[in-house]
Amino acid sequence: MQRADARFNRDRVVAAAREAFASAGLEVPMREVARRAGVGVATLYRHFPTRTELVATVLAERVEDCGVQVRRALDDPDPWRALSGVVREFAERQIHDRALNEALLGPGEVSAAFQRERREHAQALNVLVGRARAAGVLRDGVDADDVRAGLLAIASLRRLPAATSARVIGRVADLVLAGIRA
Amino acid sequence: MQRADARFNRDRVVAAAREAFASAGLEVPMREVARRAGVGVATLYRHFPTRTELVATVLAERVEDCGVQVRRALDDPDPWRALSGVVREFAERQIHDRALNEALLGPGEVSAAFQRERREHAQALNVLVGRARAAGVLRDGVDADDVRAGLLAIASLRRLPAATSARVIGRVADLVLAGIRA
DNA sequence: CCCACAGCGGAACGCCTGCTCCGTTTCCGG
DNA sequence: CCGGAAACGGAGCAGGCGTTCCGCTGTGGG
Repeated sequence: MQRADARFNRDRVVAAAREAFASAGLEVPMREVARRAGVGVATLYRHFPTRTELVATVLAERVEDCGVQVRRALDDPDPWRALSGVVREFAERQIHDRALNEALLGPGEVSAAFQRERREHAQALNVLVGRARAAGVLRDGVDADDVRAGLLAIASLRRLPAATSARVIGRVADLVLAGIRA
Repeated sequence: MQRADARFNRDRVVAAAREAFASAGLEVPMREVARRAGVGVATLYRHFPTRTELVATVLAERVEDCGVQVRRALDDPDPWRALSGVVREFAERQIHDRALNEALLGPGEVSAAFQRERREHAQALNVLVGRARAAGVLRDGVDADDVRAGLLAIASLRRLPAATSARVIGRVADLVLAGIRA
C-alpha cells in the first residue's frame, strides 16, 4: 500500500528534477536534486533506483511535449507554416530547457516509452515534410532527414554559454528554414 | 638548464594529448594522457602545471590550423567557392577532431594567443562574407554572424554518437550553405 | 669517469560523484 | 490511541578525478 506522504514526496522530487535539469542541465548531482526537493537522497533513490531512471522520467515528459506539438502541426492546412512552426517552436523550447537537448544527443539512456514517442515524432515529421514537398515549398532534394539534421543542430547549440546561445539558436533556426525552402 | 630527455618527454606528452583529445574529447583524464605518452603523471604536471594549460596548448595548434585555412581562402578569386570551402572544410575538420569543437564551445578556458587567433579568424571571415555579398551570391540579410552561427551549429554536432555525426554534419553543412546562398 | 641534481614514476591526498545502510520518524488500520 | 510497517534522512562506501609528494634514477658538465 502506497502511503500518502510517499506519493507527495515523489511528486516533489520529479518537480525539483524537472526544474534543475531545465536550468542546469542533466548532469546536476542527485544530492542537489534531493536538496531542492527538500528530501534526503535515500528518498529520491527509493522512487528512482538509479540516476538514469530519474532522467528518463523527466525526459519522457519533455519528449512527449514535442510529440504533442508536432501532432498539433498536422492540423495546420498550410504545409509551410506547419513545418516552419515546428522548427521554430523546437528552437524556442531549446532556449528554455537545457535537458531536452541532452535527451536527443546522449548515446544510450533511453526508456521504452521514450523510444516509441520518438518514433511517432519522426513519423509525424515525415508527413509534414511530405506535404510541404507536395506543395512545392521545399528546395529540390530536401528530405525529412535534412530537417531532422537541422533540428539536431539547433538542439546541440544549447551547450554554449547561455548569454549567446539564445541569439545563435534563433539565427540557425532561420538558416535551416532558409536552407530547406524552395 | 633544460635536459634533453625532459624536452623529449614534453613532446611525447603533447603528441599523446593531441591524439587523445582528438579521438576521445577534451575530458580525457590526465592519467590517460600520461599513460598514452608512456610517462608518469608527475612528468606531465612538471611541463603543464594544470590541466587547463595542457588543453590550451593543444587547442592553440588546432585554432591556428583554422586560421591558416581561412587566410588561404582569402586568395581564392571566386567569393562563393572561398566561403563555401571554408564552411565545408570546417565541417570536415569537426568530423576528424573532437577537441576543436569544445575549443569553440566551452565557456572559459582561453589563452591569450588563442583569443588573438580567434579574432583574426573572425576578421578574415568578415572579409570573405563581404566579398560574397558584394558579388551578390548571398541571400538578402545574411551577414557574417549568420555564417558564424552556422559554423557553431556544425561544431556542436560533434557531440552526438560518432556513427551518425559524420552524416549529420555533412547535411547541416549543406543546409547552412543553402541557407546563406542567394 | 663520477656524482650533484634535474628529472622521473607512481602512491597518496582531497574532493566529488552515484549509490547503500540503518537507526529514527511518521502514517494509518484496527 | 496504539503498534507495526512503510518511509525517511543523512552518514558512509566505492570509485574516479585533478593534483602533489617523495624516494629513486640516469644525464651530462667538470
